[in-house]
Order: sequence, then structure tokens, then C-alpha cells
Amino acid sequence: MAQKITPRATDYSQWYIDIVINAKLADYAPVKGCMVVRPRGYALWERIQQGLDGLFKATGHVNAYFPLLIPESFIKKEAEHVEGFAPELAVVTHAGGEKLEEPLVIRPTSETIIWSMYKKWIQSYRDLPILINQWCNIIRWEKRTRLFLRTTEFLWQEGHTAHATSAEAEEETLRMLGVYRTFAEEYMAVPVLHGVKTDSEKFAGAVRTYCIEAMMQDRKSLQAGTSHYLGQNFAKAFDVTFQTKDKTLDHVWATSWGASTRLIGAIIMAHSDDKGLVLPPRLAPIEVVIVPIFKNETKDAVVAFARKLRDTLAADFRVLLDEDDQNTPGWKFSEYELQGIPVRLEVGPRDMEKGQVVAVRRDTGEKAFIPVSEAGATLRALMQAIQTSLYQRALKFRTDNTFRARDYAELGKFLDDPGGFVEAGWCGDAACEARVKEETKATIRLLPLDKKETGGVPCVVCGKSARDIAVFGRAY
RNA sequence: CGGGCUGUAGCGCAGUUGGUAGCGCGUUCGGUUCGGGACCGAAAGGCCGGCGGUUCAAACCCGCCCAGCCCGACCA
Repeated sequence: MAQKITPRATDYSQWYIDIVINAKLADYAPVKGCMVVRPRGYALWERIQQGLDGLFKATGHVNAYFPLLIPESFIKKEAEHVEGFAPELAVVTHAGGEKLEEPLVIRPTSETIIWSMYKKWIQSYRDLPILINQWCNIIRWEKRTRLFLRTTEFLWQEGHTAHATSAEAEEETLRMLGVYRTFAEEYMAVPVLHGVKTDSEKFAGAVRTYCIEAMMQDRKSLQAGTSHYLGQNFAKAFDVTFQTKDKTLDHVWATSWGASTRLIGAIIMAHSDDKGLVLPPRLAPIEVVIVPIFKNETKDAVVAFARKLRDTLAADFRVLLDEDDQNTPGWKFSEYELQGIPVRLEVGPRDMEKGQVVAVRRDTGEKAFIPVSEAGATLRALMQAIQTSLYQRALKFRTDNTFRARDYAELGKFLDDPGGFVEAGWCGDAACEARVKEETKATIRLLPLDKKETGGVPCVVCGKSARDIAVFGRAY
């Protein structure tokens, strides 16, 4: 078979690539570091978009669109911002056959162009808050790329909000972090830690960066969403002020938050197995595939039966009926397992006689015979069970691979064997953080938001009293 | 951007001391099949990643470039 998935145990990286390519989620593009999102990958992205967009709208946000091209001078206005992004910028220097007066940066993120506009739109506290999100593509020139996880161009959403007070902006930052957390856990079935980044890991231009982090099956961490409290940094850089209720002038307070097609990588690496993709029902573009099983003489009857079943289910489920008579049922079973469709229904002559169908779960392989009359209700329950089970399994995996290190030697030991998240005391000094990174390749993924008491433990590196319990891990 | 591996039919690979390329799967056509990746027969499919060099002659030797993967440095 041409379609062969390298087992996870043999080569995890190759397994991931094999899934993406063989499940036809994406393919390599002619330009280095770029990928084509194929229809099956894009359908998944559309499900993600719908889910997130619904949550954004429910929290009062609206969508808009800002340009791809940003004057180079804009990027340079916020000192930290330019320093952070300079190495990964793609810049247009020529257009219309002429050299441009001012080079145009292809957006790596849109804070600058958006805040240049907010300056025009905001005069009074009455203009606030502004709660805008945009869905778009961005370009960051990456040295080392991986399908969905890190590509030169990628799709994402970026929310940019403007507020009258610091407290309001802080509240918004945390609200959106909560939205990401809800989405990851309830839609993607991926449990996440939520917390704040250390200064060395925070967004260039932010006061504070919050994030959600998920553990993949190789025990590495994947940052799945970020929410930034920007303070007045961009308002000051773009001179965006407003008149307050008590007639004073103040700079506007800001947030920004984003999640990208990387979420697809998270879903793949959290749930899939050596047979292929495993998708959470809530986000699966197709929830149920019906595979009719027939011989020439039984084909008409079985297909008619299957079509009726499909038409019944179509009202409540995203369902596909595969009537193809060239591939064998066995071939189809493998193919749809590779594609990650949560439930397969097999219907053959024997089932038809008994008025039943065979339901097979993608996640466990478990088979059940269910009466056709109860198919809808049973499927509904099955989807819920799969969704819950995927989450619980991922949560157990994370719990089983989260450790508490008492000293530096233990930190290194846990990171190497078996790997995973390691909680340890941290004094807050960047030097201690840097030493861990240098010597173990692990970073502080976050400082948990639901703060754990340090209990008087020392910093795992220097031994001074710890300010926080930090979560260390190797990351994508 | 450094170190390593790889690049030959759509995919996976073979190709001897340099002599203009082969296997499996897939594809197309015909037929038989069909409850876990079916079988028989026939056929199509190649600028050997690209450019340059050595040679009477290069998939093979040399140089440069490009791409992919892995390991580092940098990042969603």
C-alpha cells in the first residue's frame, strides 16, 4: 500500500507528517515553508472557525478586515514589537514595476495597522470599547517549518480590542483566554493548562501574555492560543488618546488574542493513532460514514436501505454514504479510519434483515449492533461518548506525565524520562529560567493562573525562595 | 542559518566497474469479486530535483543551487 503510516513508536515526527499527507489534510507548496491546505484540512479549519467565531460573537465581538500590507514605519513604532518581529518579516520593496518609496511589510500580526486606524476612530470614552476580530492569513519567515505547526504563511484569527480602563482590558484578556480554553476542551477535546508567560516568552509589545498549553502524545507542549494584555503600549506608539468621563485625556488600553491553523496540529497530535487521524465529533467535518456491504445481486436493496438511513440521519448529523462499488468494504474501513471519521456504520444484507446497523467507533474500534429505529438517538449518545472519552484519555495522559521536581537534578530527570510537564519552584529570575533552557532545552511553558501555593519551596535552580510554581516542558 | 540524511513513473523503492532505466502499489480498459486495504488479463505512464563541469558517453564522477526530513540556534 502506498498509504502507510509510520507508527508513533518508530518515529513520532514522521508519524505526524504521514497523517497530514495521507489523510490529505495538507500538502507541501512550491514555496519553501508554505503549505496547501487541502479540502479535508480546510473543512476542519472551517469547523474550527465556526466554533470560535460563535464564541467571539457571544462575547460581543465583531469581525472586520484590515490590509495585508503594512507600511514599514508602522512596525517600527513600538520598540519591543519591531525588535521581536524584525527577523521574521517579509517585505515588499517593488510594485508596479518600480521601487516603492516606503517598503511594505506583509503582516506578521496586525497590531500596528489596526492601531493606526483606532487613532482615527477613537476620541471619547463613548467610542470605547472597540471589540474587533479578523480572520486572515499572516506571514512570518520561519527558519524551520512543520505542516500546520509552523509554516511561513498561516491562517489565524486575531482579536484587537480597545478599552477605557486598564481593568477592563485585563478582564477582556482573561475572558478571551477563557474562550480559548473552552474551545480547546469542549470542542477539540484537548485539555489545556492556562496561565501567564514569563517575560522572555511574552509577545513582543505586550505587557503580559497569557496562553493555553496542551500536551501532545510525545509529551511535548504545544501553545494553542495566546491572549495579550497590551496596556497602553500601542496606544502610546500610535498616539491614541481619548477623553475620559471626567474630561481628562488618557491613552487607550488594549488587548490582542490569536489562534491559528496550528490548532489542527494540536487535534492531530492529541488524538490520532497509528491507523490515522482521530477527530473529535464536534469538529469532524463528517461525523458518520455509512459503508454499504453488498454483492451484485444484493446491491440495489442494500444501497436503497443505506440511502434511507442516510436521509434519516442527515437532519441531525454530517453524514457521508459511500456507494462506490469498485473498492471493497475492507478498503473503505481503512480509508475512513485514516480520515478520522468518528463513527462508521456498516450495513449489509444480514443487518437489513434484522433491521439493524453495525456502528464502529473510530477511537476505540468498539462495535455495536443498533436497531435502525434507534440509530439517531444511539449515534447522538455515541458522539457524546467519543467526545468525552477523547478528552478524558488526553487528560489522563497529561496527568500521568506531569511531575513535581524538588530539585534541579529531578527536573532534568523528569524532562528526559519520561518527559512531560514538570512543576517546580521558580524565583522569578530570568537567569534561572535561561539556565534551564540552556541545559535542558525546556522552557517555562507558563505560570499557572490558578496559582498553586509555593508552600515555601525553593527555586529549582538557585535555591532562593520561589515566587511561583512554574510548569517546565519541551515545546513545539 | 549551521550539522546530518534524502531526491529515479502518482506513491514506495531498486539500478553492479559510467554505455540513454526497472520492480511493487496505484492509474486506465475488460472481466470476475465484495462483512477488514480482492483477483485475472491488457495498457498507459520518465528531461533520473535544477543548472553547470569531466567524458566518445553521466541516474551513476565533480561543483553550485533548490526542495523535503532529522538534530541544533530562532519563533504561533
